[in-house]
Amino acid sequence: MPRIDLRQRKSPRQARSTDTVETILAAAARVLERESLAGFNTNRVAEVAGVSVGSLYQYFPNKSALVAALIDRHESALAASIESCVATHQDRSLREALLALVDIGIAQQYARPMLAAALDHEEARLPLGPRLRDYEQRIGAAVMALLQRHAAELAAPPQLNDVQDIFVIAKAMIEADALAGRTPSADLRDRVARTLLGYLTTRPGADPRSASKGSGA
Amino acid sequence: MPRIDLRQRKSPRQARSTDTVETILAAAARVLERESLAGFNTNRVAEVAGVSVGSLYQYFPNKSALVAALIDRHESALAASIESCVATHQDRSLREALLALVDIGIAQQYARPMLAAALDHEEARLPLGPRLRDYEQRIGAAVMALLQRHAAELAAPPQLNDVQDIFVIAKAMIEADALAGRTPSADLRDRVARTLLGYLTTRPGADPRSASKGSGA
DNA sequence: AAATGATGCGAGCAATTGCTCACTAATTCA
DNA sequence: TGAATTAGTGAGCAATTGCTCGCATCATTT
Repeated sequence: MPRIDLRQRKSPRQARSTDTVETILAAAARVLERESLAGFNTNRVAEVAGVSVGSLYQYFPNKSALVAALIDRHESALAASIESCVATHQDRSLREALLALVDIGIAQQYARPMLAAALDHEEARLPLGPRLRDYEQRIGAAVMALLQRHAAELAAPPQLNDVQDIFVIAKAMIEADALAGRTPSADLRDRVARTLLGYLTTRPGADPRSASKGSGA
Repeated sequence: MPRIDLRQRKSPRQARSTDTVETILAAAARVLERESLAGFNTNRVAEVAGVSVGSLYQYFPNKSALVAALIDRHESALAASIESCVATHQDRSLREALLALVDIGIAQQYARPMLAAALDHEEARLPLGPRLRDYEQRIGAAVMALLQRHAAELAAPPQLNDVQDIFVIAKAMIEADALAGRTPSADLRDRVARTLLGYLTTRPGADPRSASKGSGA
């Protein structure tokens, strides 16, 4: 398995080659979401794209690079969305901002659930370059800024840990719903936001509120 | 890809064949956790097990059946642990019971993180039989019973939805930590438990608590 | 128009992988 | 003991897959 180099092999100079690259990436996404990783191979991608394998290998040094390119686009779009969202909701409440962030995640996952899940999984397995680190860092910074603006409402000063947890929790809940049923359940965003708020505003270590009316143990 | 039948091909009658099956499964687990899914093939499993491929195919009709068997064991053990835990903690507080459940998850994930993650992923992709549904149902029932015992402390009557969410949240948080660093971070269990409690005890739709003592925004 | 380079092609090689089958070895039964 | 059953073997087939390479076609520049 000589899969190491994830860089693009060469940049398209003419218009038609740009189209080719685009077509290939689109086909790669389709194959990945339809056949999952098992059926994802370069021959098939080329066939679906209506392009020869040779053309594919002119722009991508190997199969992994193809997936890496998809991940790069996906993550880049996500980072941009999140940054924009945090900026837009500067004056809104924490809850409103969180809801908006959750909506972004929902949109990304529900648009192409299988694709998103597949990319997600590959992201963990691939030796992703510094580009991805950069996206993650941008996302982390944006969310951190949001938390710091609302530090007063938080149970503890925001940590890097918190940002990661928030991300993991939201992603998992959304992905579970998206993969389970097609119809976006109406209360998903509320459930996620409620969980995140609970996480952020509950004091660590102690019972958050020991039953206002029910009998105490 | 003729992979459909996940049943065992034949049951071992003599003692030595039981050993063989055991050896094969152990090898399968090792290969799966070391080489991930990419390097997981029957020839390699047989080689690692010190057994010929032919022997392997006497007990497992195809590659998927091997993975299915591993998942079955994993899930069976988990269901048993959870049922036992819920029964043991009948008289404890909700928080204590949740912490105990989280500990079970941590133990399972941290024991062999890569293996657990790989099985997790395959579980979603494989056409798992009714056995798995049964385990899931047992787990769901146990957790539901726990929630109902503490219904008074909950923000809303426990739903099936809640059980699934709890599961997803805990699994994602633990898996993220387990895959990130080897050392089990000391506060993982508290973070997870806090999140779950927040989820369960926060009223849907409204701000959970707008800063009790700290200066208001 | 000719030259130069960019783009596209696809047969097919080398390697891998899932799995079979004809066979031998061990165990149990009569 | 010898037959019958169970267990184990491994060469190798058929299919797949990642990828290369020699060549044709198109675009741009001179």
